[in-house]
Amino acid sequence: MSPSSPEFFATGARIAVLTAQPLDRLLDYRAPEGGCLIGAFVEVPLGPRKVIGVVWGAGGGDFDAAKLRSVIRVLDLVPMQAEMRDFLQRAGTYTMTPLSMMLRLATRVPGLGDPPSMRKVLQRSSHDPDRMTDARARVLDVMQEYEGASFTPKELADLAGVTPSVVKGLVKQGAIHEVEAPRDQPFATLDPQRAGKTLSADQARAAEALEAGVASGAYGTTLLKGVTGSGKTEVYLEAVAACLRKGRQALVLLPEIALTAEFLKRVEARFGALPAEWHSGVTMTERRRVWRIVGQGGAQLVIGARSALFLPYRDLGLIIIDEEHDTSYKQDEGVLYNARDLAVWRASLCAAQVVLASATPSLETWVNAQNGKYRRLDLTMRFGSAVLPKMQAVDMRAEDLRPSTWISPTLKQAMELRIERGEQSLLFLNRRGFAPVTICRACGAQVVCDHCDARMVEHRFMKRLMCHQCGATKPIPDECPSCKVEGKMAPVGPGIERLAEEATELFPQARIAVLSSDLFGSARALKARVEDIAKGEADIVLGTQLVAKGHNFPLLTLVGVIDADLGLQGSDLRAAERTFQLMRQVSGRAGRAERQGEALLQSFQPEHPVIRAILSGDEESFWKAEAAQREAAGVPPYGRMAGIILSGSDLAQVFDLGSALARNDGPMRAIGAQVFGPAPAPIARVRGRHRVRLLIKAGKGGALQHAIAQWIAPARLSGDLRLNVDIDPQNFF
DNA sequence: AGCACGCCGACT
DNA sequence: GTCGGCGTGCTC
Repeated sequence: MSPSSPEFFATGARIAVLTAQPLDRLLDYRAPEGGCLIGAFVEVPLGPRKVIGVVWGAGGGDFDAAKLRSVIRVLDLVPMQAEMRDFLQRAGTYTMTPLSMMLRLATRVPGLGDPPSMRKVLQRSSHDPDRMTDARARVLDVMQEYEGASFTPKELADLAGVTPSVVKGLVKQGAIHEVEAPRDQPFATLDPQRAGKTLSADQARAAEALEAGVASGAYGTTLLKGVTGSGKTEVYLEAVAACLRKGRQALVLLPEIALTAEFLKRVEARFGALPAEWHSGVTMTERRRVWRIVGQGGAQLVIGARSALFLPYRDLGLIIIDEEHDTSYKQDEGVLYNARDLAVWRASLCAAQVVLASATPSLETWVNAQNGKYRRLDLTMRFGSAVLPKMQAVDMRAEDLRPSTWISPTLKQAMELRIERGEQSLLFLNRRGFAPVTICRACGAQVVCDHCDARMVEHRFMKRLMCHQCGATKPIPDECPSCKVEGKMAPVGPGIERLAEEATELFPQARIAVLSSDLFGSARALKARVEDIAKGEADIVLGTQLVAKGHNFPLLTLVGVIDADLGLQGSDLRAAERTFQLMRQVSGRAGRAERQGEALLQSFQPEHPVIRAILSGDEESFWKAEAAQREAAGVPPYGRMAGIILSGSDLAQVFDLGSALARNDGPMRAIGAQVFGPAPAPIARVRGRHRVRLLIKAGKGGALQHAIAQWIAPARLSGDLRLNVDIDPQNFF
């Protein structure tokens, strides 16, 4: 970069600096002695402190020039590229997150301000030692053999099979000298020329299409659809190989850290070396190394969790999102972003390709593929055909069910059979805790909210029905609002814990395991439990959506979906999708276990088109039915949604703020959006703070973010009240 | 985020 | 009298 370039600011020039402080605006400084580049990481004075920031551009000018302070120093880091600044800006605007918070996401690494850490390494000099011994010769041989490599004394001694004192002696003699070298070593070179696994015709065709995309050097997104066992990984590793051959960097995002170890092995087998790894389990020193080396373009491939999207790639050419439908790509604390969606943006800014891999894509992705926004590649089953479970609806209107029980005689019978055979049953219910629904046993009608179509949930302590979408309540009706029959209204659709009580009653001898996210303190505890269950240490497994996350239970041959109707009325717009995904995952397992599984879907409306589509086993018809449903309801991807999460230690205060916002919803009405709430948020209490949510439903187009910004601007956040905007929320229950 | 300033309660 | 509680506000 020449000093006369518009991206260079000469000494004393007025520049705008973005810091990671929650300031919500840029601060002006004077460029340091020697000037600085746009994007440079700098240390600046802020009040009594020194903080790190990024040179964002020329200074704004409305701040008193006499009060300007100077940049303290330019950090020894590769400047942030224009593409990355652009990405942070857009992602921040979209998610309504202050830019400073976005910068924090992009600089979450220890020792940013430290000078590059050095270590002593040994190099061969032209001198020979005065006296040559066997040990000394071995050391020098090793150095010759690995010419160009640098060693620490211990590494060299170990390699030569001598004690460190021999090395020390050579240093003293001047045959080897010590030099300072950066501690952060580049990653081993991955070899994209190595032959991959032999691909089936189907895989080869898909791999070729992906490789062509990467070779084009342009942006593009592809849905790579294939069931477990169809070899998606081999296919997209070919795209990675093509990207590496082009000399660009590649990123593979995985939904869970637990999956990385296995994946690293596959990468090593394919490319002959290990890639860089980035997730919460990586040590501080390694994070530092990865961040710096990635920034220098010295890591060809990164395997990571969603936050790996914010690493400072020099030249990112390919992003793979494995299991793209997985809900863990949506961050649900702090900056609320969806890594899958942001990946597509980032790729479009740096002319990279995106591969969304899944056996059961999200409806959003399916629609995007359908309307041609994404390309779609389908992989068929490689070994035999997928064995779908025998799927059947259990018509709950015809079942003889005692009041307050949810396991139908049909399902119970199927479970008894599994216990006799020593096999496992899984009961799936996507509701935590106690959360019944009120329904008419005569006609199957459900009590829905007068304002928003969502089913009303019985709250025992209030003895009223409450809408989880808008917070409205009403008494439990005695007569059915639909068929007017009296005394038939009953609560059904229990929470997972209540279901456990019932299962214990029905099968007192059975070993029952409950897998619900709020029953496990850590991911590790959960994983251990899952492994125990896989080994057969349970007869009946009860789970929320947690169990749909691809755990493999070989002994599992029966899945009972307790309430397949969940979500068909709008309480959770993705519930049908999740039920469908669960069915597909069970089918994959049944195929692997060489036993056909059985799935029973308990439903009060088995004739519903979405239920029928699930039962038909025909994916395309399911998606069409579900898409039609969403379009009719005007919800994503045919409409837009946003949540306003209010939190604070005083529940009444939090609710008051929510009510005030709801009353003054003029800016939202102006764009034709509806505001529901306030109602308890999906996670109603976090670390002693109460959380309340307003839901916004808007049409496509229209400046949603702008309207929200205008709407919430007057809100006075006194005390410990906080307001967070959640664009495209994922959780609705 | 920090760190100041500032205005009211229980201590040397 | 003052030490210190954390509410409010500023940082180029």
